[in-house]
Amino acid sequence: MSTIKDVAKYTGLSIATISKYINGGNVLEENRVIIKEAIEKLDYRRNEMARGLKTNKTMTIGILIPSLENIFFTSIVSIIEDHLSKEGYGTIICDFREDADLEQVKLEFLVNKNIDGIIMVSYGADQKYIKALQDKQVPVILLDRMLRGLECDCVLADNLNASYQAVEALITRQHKRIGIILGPEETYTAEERSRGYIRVHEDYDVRIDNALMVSTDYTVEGGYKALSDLWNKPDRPSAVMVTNYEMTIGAIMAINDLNIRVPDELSIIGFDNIQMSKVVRPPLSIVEQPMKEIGMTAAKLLVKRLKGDYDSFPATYRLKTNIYIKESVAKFQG
Amino acid sequence: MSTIKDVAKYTGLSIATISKYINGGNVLEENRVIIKEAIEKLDYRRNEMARGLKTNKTMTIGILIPSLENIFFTSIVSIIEDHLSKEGYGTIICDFREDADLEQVKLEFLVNKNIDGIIMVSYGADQKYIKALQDKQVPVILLDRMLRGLECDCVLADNLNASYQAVEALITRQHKRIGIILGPEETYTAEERSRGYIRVHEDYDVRIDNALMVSTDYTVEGGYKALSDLWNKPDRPSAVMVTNYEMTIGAIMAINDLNIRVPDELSIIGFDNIQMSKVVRPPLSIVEQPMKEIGMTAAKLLVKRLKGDYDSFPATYRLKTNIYIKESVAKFQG
DNA sequence: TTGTAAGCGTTATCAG
DNA sequence: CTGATAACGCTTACAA
Repeated sequence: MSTIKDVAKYTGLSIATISKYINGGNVLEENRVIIKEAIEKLDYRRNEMARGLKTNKTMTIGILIPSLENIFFTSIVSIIEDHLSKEGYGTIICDFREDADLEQVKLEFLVNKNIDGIIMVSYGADQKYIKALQDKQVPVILLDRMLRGLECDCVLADNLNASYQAVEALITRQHKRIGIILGPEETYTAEERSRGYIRVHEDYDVRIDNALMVSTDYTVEGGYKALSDLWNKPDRPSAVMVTNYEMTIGAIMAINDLNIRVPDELSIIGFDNIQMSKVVRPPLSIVEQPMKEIGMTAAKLLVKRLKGDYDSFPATYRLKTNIYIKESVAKFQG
Repeated sequence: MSTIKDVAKYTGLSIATISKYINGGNVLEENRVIIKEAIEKLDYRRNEMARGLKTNKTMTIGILIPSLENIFFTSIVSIIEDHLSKEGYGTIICDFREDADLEQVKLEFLVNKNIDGIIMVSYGADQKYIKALQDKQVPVILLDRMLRGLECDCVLADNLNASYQAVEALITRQHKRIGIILGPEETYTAEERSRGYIRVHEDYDVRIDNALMVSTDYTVEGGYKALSDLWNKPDRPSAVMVTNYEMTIGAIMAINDLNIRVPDELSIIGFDNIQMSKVVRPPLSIVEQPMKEIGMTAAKLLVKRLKGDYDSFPATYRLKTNIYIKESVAKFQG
């Protein structure tokens, strides 16, 4: 691999001129031609490390998500990666296996890689750390959940109205006892989805039975157990909404194992994977988060910040979800 | 952020000594203590770019896969990422959206990032490019599929025996007309899986009807159409095996839409996602590739190569698959 | 064991 | 518009 020096030698020009050409400075048309030819002939490529050392930029963005096996996050990451690479940025993607301690470790790992910016889903409480990044002018975009008491750009779904609409669809079909399977209580998303559930009950003046709101972790196993528990209550619900994809899978497994007839015995609305709705029978009703839009918004916002545009900081984008009601939901037959 | 120079100043030692300490050289115990304290106090972190410029190492590995939305690949990547980060390597993950042209683009992108090594799934024909990398002493590990005529380390599943065993399970249950839904003909994995299908037919002396071997692309839509086509043949199969996850999803959707009764009318064996087997009814039989093992093997092999150990190059690891026969498969009722 | 000094390939300043 | 030159922070002979 050749260097600027080689190109300079080959063309008879100076290193400085070549550098200028590369960075889009003013160079005589005559010389432009020669340089271009030399660069191609010598297969010159800029050494990103030397450049980074000088400019203090790595052209690398960190992406930190809870799990690489979660299609919700990887779909978003896929969009982000695509957009950023078009802008010339590389992405270092890390997952922290849903482990808040590991989150901290990986975050430091990324910071040590001198990333120019970061897009992350945060579980943990390393607010000082994030603040330190911001102070160093490293833009941080929070994904999927906000962090209480931290001024930070954030892109997420409108979780509250997502569960509001889903539960509303159930209520307008005469369901009075509606179960909801939520994520961990301290989680931002779980809290929001829970608030939507409560609010729509209030708006329609339907009494809430707290026993029907069950919190578990956002896992397949959690969903399985939660649905089983709901079903085994003496006064079981006639409909249930599940608030993430993994738990939806678990809930369906439980429904299969318990031989629950959907929607006759139980109406169900799942989350996030529209494909799933056609794989199971009857077709599953789904709340879908706008992953493409979330990814695109986050990527664009980050690039904006990277360019130094801190207009309306901190910005929060709360994107609307879609809901698809299929045959897994039926009118309540008193 | 402080530099070695700062630490040197603070401790009264020289830059070289500090560097030696950092890189595990011999330093007086007395000085070790002072340096350690200074590093902590000043929050010194090594500048990876300066180091890279000098050593010509970035401590960064490129990972190139067809899609970040494909759980088969992301599961493997997750394992790789975890292992490599423990070894101090960062990973730049790119997907090429199943587009051979984009594959080339992203590959160049990664190379321009001066990666120390690469783990990739290749669709395209950029053999010269890969060869060029190898010549530059940048180790390349091929994942999931080999490239004909290229000497390269490779980690993949034993595709041939995977389909052999699956089809064998069908044949021993008296099925004579067995459909197989394959990926694109020119694909390495599709070819291998096709060979397994043929070989087991030969071994059991069952006649092959070429019309039952359908090639499509590895997509949900492809799987949907392929199963529909098989079903609509005048002489339809009594069993079918699907050779990747996406097509399995599509096939199940088709089965639902066509109201095919499984396993009475059609036995089916799917691929890759063991979870799926419990989500659909009846429980789906599955061939499962050892993703964790594939990821771990690839990561370890890469690290070995990075350390300069080119023992038994090029190495091919062909890992065994598992098969789970569930109620979606029944004995053929003539 | 420790220090000195020469680069690694770029960018950026300043003079020509 | 072009060129000489000084950094950027680190590693690494080589010398002390």
